[in-house]
Amino acid sequence: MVDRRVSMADVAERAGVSGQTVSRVVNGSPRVDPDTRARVEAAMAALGYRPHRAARALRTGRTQTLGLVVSTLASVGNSRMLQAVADAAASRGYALTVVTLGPDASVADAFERLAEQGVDGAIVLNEATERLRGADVRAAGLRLVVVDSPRDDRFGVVVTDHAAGAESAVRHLLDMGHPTVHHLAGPAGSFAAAERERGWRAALDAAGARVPDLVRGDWTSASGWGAASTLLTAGATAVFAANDQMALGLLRGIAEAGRDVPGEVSVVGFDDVADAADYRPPLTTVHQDFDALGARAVAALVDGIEAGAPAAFETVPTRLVVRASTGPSAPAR
Amino acid sequence: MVDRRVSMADVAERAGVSGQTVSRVVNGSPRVDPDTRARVEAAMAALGYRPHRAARALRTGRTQTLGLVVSTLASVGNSRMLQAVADAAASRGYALTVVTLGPDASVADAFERLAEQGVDGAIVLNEATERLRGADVRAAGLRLVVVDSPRDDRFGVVVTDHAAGAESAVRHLLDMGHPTVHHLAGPAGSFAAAERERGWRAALDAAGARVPDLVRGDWTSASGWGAASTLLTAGATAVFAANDQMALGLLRGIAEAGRDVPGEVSVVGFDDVADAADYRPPLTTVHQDFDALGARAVAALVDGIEAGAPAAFETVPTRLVVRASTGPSAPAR
DNA sequence: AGGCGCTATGTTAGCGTCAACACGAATCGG
DNA sequence: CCGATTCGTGTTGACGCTAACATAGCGCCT
Repeated sequence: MVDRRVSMADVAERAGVSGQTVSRVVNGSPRVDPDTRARVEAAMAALGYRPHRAARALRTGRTQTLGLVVSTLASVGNSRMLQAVADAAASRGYALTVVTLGPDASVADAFERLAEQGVDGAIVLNEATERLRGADVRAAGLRLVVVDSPRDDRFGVVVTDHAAGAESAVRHLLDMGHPTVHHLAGPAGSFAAAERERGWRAALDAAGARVPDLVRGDWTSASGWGAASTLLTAGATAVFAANDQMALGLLRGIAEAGRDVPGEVSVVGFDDVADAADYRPPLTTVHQDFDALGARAVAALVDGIEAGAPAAFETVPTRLVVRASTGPSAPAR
Repeated sequence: MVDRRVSMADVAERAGVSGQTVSRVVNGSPRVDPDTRARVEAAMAALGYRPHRAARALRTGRTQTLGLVVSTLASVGNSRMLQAVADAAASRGYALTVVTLGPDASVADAFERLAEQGVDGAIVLNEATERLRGADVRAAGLRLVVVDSPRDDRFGVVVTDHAAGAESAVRHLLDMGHPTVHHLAGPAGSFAAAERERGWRAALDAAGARVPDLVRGDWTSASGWGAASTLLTAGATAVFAANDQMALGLLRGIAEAGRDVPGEVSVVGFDDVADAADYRPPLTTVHQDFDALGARAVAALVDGIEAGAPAAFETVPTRLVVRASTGPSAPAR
């Protein structure tokens, strides 16, 4: 702030009304004479008046600010979510404060920071939810919506339908004649990883296919690359990777082993990040609608705040995007 | 907030002191008796007291909140920056509010939102700076640090040394015997793109190499893929791509044209995103230190806010990471 | 005509915090 | 041993805003 900021009193004086009337105009109260309203609005424009959120927050106890707790933004999915949440919050008139969790920082800590800042509610993203304890939630007294977490009536939950997405991926592979589908799973403890794994198993069971041992990665492309040799020696002809980045590493590992994709091995990813269409070969993957997910999470939170709506549970569907990394099962060579 | 929040007065009563003394303890004033301080701290702990930032902001005019203006989080670089900035801000005791700019939204608009929210200062990321007008800055009366923008004394500027990074990439290629190096540039209007292009030209000139026509992309892998055929028909044996994502697309395009990397064509990227090591082949690229960049930006901003430090200009160096996408120039075939 | 209800506006008070000042007690220099 | 300084603490008021209540003017019913 460079100079003295313009307050309601300044506007009131210029418009020849009381501060309270200015307040009513600002907040869109219907009980204001159109003429008066016009006069006040003119005064606001002339003076460049901006309401002072801190003062309003002090008086009303509401900050019109949402918090977002996220473990890391290194994963492309999380960044996309953040953007979706930021946009949705802005369009609802809320500011967004971001808190990242170091690998060691506790969720309780993040809640403390948010509670102190006085956010009206918070959204917690996937990996962070795994470190969430009921006690933390209660302690902070925050209204919460968590994304990609098991259903829990203490707070709103919005999830992508990971299992259905995984099933569609595995079925696609099975339909192409592969005897079974191997799985490059996400880290233990991740809800999204567990759900995708569940979908994989379900699709295999439904088709009566053998369920091979799975290999576990940590979402990074490096871990995908590291898993390639294990998968290949296990004789995999089709692999469902739990995210695109691991699929990318896997693609490299398979190529380095001299095998062709999709000629000898088919690969499917999950997320449909922007780059996936330019992997080599372009990746068949399960498209996740991050924008819808973010919008739903914000909507659930804001409805809870403004209308006291009860904690909701919502599911966002996925869609299989077939590109060039999958093909019919090759005859044994 | 579930129940009545604990205020300073509550703590004061329990500790048997005045509110002002509690305030002094909270703010670390030296004029407090150690015994009293201990008593107050015990009371705060017992009551679970948290200062109310809105009230403090109202009184002091400072919110301990920083704003971040970013055009999009779709690019991996921006996400990394956001994380770096969030962490740096948190460690300095500031909250971070994120505002994204739609492709059409004006920067002035974002500033309005931030000014209303009362942030103490704001950081503006790269692409967003290109839409920044002096008038906007003045109008908002915000203290500003911009990242990756031309030097400007009206606000702090922190930049990666794009030109030097680009030069090191081009020199690496030239040293391997390539007669010249083609450039897959970023979009016109981007400061980072312009600087990388400048470095590319400078390295070519210094070596007396011919400066071929450049091809322009838009940072996406899709645009990199689209540029492949043009580059190949121009006879390129070495290409410096302005970022990793475009390099990824280019790699696919080259492979689809039946050419080998690095056997026939060498490719260098810029950014060193996490996935680059698992591109096929692993990408030689210019490493950008996003964490340092974010930390410097926050430091410059906070120093300005707290100590009235003048607008600084800082440069963060890069480092060439040689992997497998570059090799000696092949004899004409 | 009196009174009722409605509308448009004003008045009062206080949200939690901290700057400025006030004040008594301890400490110190001469 | 007294005035001046320092130290630890308390009192007061205001930051900008809005909830709650108060008031004045109007039309309309009985």
